[in-house]
Amino acid sequence: MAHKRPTIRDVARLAGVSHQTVSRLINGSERISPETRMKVESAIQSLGYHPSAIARSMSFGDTRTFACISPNLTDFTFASMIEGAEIYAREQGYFLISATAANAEGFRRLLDQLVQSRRTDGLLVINPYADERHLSLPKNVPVVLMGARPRTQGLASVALDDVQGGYLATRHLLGLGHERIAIVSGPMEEDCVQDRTEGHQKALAEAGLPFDDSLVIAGDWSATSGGQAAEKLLGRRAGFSALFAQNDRMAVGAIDVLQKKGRRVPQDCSIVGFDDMPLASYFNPALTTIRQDIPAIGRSAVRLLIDLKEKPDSHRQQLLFPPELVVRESTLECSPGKIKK
Amino acid sequence: MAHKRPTIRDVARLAGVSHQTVSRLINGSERISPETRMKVESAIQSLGYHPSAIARSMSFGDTRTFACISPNLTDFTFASMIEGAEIYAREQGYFLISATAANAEGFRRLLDQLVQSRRTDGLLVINPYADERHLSLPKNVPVVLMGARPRTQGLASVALDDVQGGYLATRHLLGLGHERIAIVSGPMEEDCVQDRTEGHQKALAEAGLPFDDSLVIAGDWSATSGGQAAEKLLGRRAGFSALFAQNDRMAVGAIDVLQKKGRRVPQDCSIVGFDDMPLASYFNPALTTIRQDIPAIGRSAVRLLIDLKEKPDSHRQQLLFPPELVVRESTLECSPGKIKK
DNA sequence: CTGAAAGCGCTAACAT
DNA sequence: ATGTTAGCGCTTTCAG
Repeated sequence: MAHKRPTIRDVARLAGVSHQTVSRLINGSERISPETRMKVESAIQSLGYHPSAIARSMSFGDTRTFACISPNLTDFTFASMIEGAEIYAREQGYFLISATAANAEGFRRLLDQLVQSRRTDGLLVINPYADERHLSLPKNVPVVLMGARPRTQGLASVALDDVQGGYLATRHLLGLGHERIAIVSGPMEEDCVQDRTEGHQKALAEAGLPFDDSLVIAGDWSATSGGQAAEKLLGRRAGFSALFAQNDRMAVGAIDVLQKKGRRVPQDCSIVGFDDMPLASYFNPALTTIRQDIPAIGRSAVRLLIDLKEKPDSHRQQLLFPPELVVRESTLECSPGKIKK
Repeated sequence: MAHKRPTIRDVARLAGVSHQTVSRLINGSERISPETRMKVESAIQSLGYHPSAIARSMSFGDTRTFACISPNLTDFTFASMIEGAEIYAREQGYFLISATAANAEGFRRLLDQLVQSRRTDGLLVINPYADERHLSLPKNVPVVLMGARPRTQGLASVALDDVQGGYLATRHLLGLGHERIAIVSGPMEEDCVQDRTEGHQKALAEAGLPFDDSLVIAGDWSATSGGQAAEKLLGRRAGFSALFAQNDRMAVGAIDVLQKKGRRVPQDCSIVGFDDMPLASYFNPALTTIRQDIPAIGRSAVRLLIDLKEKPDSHRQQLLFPPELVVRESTLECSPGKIKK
């Protein structure tokens, strides 16, 4: 029943040519006579022959597959980046093996299994943490970081301009007359959090306003943590008329708590999110946020990776994409005197 | 600079043994003397040797990689299923190549490149469409469908019990006293849409209520389409006090339009969604919905796939997971006389 | 317990 | 334009 798969030699035998001729045909050589071509093609058809990808990899010495390691696949930002990467990669003739690594240990094991074993030709990393994982990245294989600007030099990367994103968010709030602006940040260890906060500070400084530590609380990106942060902020009675949440989920969580505590959004407190996630406009109020072209980051990362694979010694570029402010309903002009404690 | 990667023979030479001994060690054979083991292991260390995955595939005849084809990676349901599949697969020693196919043509090409080429040992398909793609599925390779119950027999699958899901949604509404229940369905061609609708009808029938065609409108799963459907429904003046949207996004879109048209939710119209997507509880009102354990579907699908790979002739199981009703704020008892046209 | 030879399916280099 | 030979890095016989 389950016959062995036909090989190039079976085809050759049936067509009455050498296996080499079949190989040439498969690889699109021009130097084949029309009649031979016909014979071979019909032999391929009748045998249902398909070239073995592993055997070709074996000969060519590459796999035309890239690995992509990320913390998870469900976070919309990650999923979107990976989707962009995958589609572009395939257009360029590459497949993507995506895997999740919850911690540094899992990350290292993946590196071994996927990269050192030469199962893949290159590596895409979505790794927001500026931790030791950077150090364990393989040096002998092309690597591109996605979604965060590495602090390390000599590492190719594609990311959003987070500094600019934070800057845009805060400047928008400033423009509306807000002066006491709270921040719900992501985990401080993450590169992009530092950048977004830096952008915020930059806007503040430009406006001649002080940066108040007591107005910033770190969340973990989840809506729940956004709510908790809002609660703490309220508890501190530091007084703020606006809040910049470093992602939309936390913004939504914060809005929820604020409203439950009797603050109207945006009348009593303006909110800016980050990401422009799906359905951001369906929340109540519709979210003002910072939009990023996430699939473009993925595409661009694969482009860089292919370039690096083909020219291993080329310069490690660090690309930054521009963010964009999307104004909806969660921000409003600051009404003086409205800053509740 | 870029030295050639060391092979098993380099290790053997350095350790002063045959390459065969090295192979045995790698593959965890017991029959190796402790001292030989030491020598080889230190040779591996000092050379930085890593076995070549492709060469092993070449010899073993399998790749320990599965393919996963889905319409996209960003839909939360898909992403979550794939994540569940990926994590479990890796626990079992398999990798996942995930790829998106927008249409039947792309699907077929992927099949060739990923499956027929033996780049992968098996195939996971998230394909909601009961179209010709089913027919083009390879027969000589293990395949498991995820997320939809195929109409075809002899095809392994893991899915939510959509009939039961639709039944639960409608019975909940019925229990609240609603008798005129509108439906915003997904595209009618999709298997799960037919099932969810069937469950709805079943609940109606049980309650002795008629099924009214004019109360059902198909969307395309997007929030926008949910809004449009609500608008049409309103336009028909068919009168309904409750609405069952076959996914949460459409529910959110419908709520938005309903509210803009002056209908209060849930006071004037109760809404049940489907999926329990992230943040479903943060909408206004918090969504009553049908929850499914999506990662479990992914895990289970991989389990089936591995079984099928190891025992190709085993029975093609079709697994169904039970849905669960999550009651939040978007549903309320029907106030008699409130059914506006 | 270890080694030598053959082969997985293909391509590259060199014939013819 | 087509055939022959060797080899990619590993595992699986089968000998010793």
